[in-house]
Formats: sequence, C-alpha cells, structure tokens
Amino acid sequence: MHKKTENYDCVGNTAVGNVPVTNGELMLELAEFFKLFADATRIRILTLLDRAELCVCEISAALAMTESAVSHQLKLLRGNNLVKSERRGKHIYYSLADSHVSDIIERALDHICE
Amino acid sequence: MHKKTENYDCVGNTAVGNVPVTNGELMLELAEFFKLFADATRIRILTLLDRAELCVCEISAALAMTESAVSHQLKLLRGNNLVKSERRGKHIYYSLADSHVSDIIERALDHICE
DNA sequence: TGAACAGTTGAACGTTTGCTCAACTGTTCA
DNA sequence: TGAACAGTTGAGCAAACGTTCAACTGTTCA
Repeated sequence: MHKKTENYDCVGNTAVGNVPVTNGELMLELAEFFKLFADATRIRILTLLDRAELCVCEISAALAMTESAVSHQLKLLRGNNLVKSERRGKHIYYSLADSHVSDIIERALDHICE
Repeated sequence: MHKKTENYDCVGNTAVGNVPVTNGELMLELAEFFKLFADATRIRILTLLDRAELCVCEISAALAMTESAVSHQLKLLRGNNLVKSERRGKHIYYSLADSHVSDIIERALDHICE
C-alpha cells in the first residue's frame, strides 16, 4: 500500500484553453458549474425553459413534482445565473439566463448519441 | 401548501436538439453524463489527460492524492468511456477516449469566463 | 378585509458520493 | 523464486445532496 506523494509544481503548465490544471481553484469552479447539470430534475427544468418561459406551477406540473422541490432547484439555478425570474401578477416566470446553457446541453447530447 | 399535480402529456413535444423533455429516460442519461464532470478530482484528471497520456502514479502525484482515490475515479471515467487505459510494463497509461470531452470542458470554461 | 392561490424557505430525512484503509492482483528484475 | 513496485477493489465512514413537510411571504379578487 502507498501513501500520498509529493505534488508536481505544475504552476505555469497549461491545458484545455490555456488553463492551469492541477491547482484547484478554477477546476473547482468548473466542477461546481457541471454540478448544476448533474441532476435529472435540473436538466429537465433547463430543457423545459429552453423551449419556453414558464412559471413554477407549470414546471412542477410538467415534471409531476411538488412546487417546493422545483422551487428549491430553481433557487440553485437562479443563484448560479443559469435562469432568471420575473414576477407577473400571481406568477413568477422563469427563463434561461444565457444561450450558453442549451449550447452545453446540446454538446453533451452529441456525445451521448455517439 | 400544495401537493403534486398531474403531469402534462408531453410525449411528442421537443426542445433542445429535438429531444423530449419531461419524460425522464434521456434526461436521466444526460444528468448521469454531467455527473462525470461534476467533481473537481475528475475534472482535474480529465484536464491532465487532455494534455498528455499519463499513468496512475503520475496523475496521483500531480494531484497530490493517493493512487487509490485516483484509481476509483479512473474506474468511473473508464466505465463511462471518457478515458481509455493501456498497460505497458509496470504502468497503466490513461488517455482521453474521445475528443468530445475537452470540447465540453472548453465550452463550460467559455461560460464561466463570461 | 380575508380567503385562495403561487411561490419560498428551513429543518429533517434518506440516499448518494468521494475518500481512506487494508487486502488483493499483476508485472518486473535481481 | 521472492521482494518491490504499480494499480485495483470492497467495506466503511463522513459530507453533500434532493425531496418532503410545514410554516411562511406576496399577490389577487370578491
């Protein structure tokens, strides 16, 4: 059995998009970003919103989930600027904040479908 | 307080890339795929391998983690065809299985860096 | 005003996840 | 052969996660 070994001094080395690899800061940010897509509920919400602007009760109906569960996920997505919201009367309407979002999902679909 | 409501019949409706949205099958597969990127250790491994083919001990040294921890993650990545491995003598060398991988990471970086 | 609807929030929970540890397999080389 | 190196694996554990539940805020409309 073996233990932790010394870290390379990789500062200055670059990889994907001229980005330092082994030092965690940006890599952690990247992982946090992918986490937003790493749940079926959130992906379904994002894909719904790519199709149309929807209020919470429409989303929860479409997904057959409680408004509470959906609201928790929307809060996460909103907090990370993947979606934006706007109250109109009784309803709060959500839509994608950014065209990058569907872009990234589409790219992943390419991979999955060979 | 409110309870679950009825599901829309969304079969046939399409969104991103002509893909049904609310029925879980593909959305779940998509989420599973993003989960592979949703961890700093795995992202760092993938980004390292995008730069060069490396054996486990090199990766574990670069990340300052035990070979065991790295090996567990490599097993996951290998099982999902993101990386491939090849034994040469004492060492087992890993490399990216697919050019889509760095493509997807690069796209996410675009988003993060505004 | 107050009842009903729409949505949010925090605590509690069961599940999933990532690492550690120890034991194991496979390869080299003396 | 056997010791040393390289890597894998399963069990165990702590932390993170997603849903539920109940209580709350905000808006409408009669």
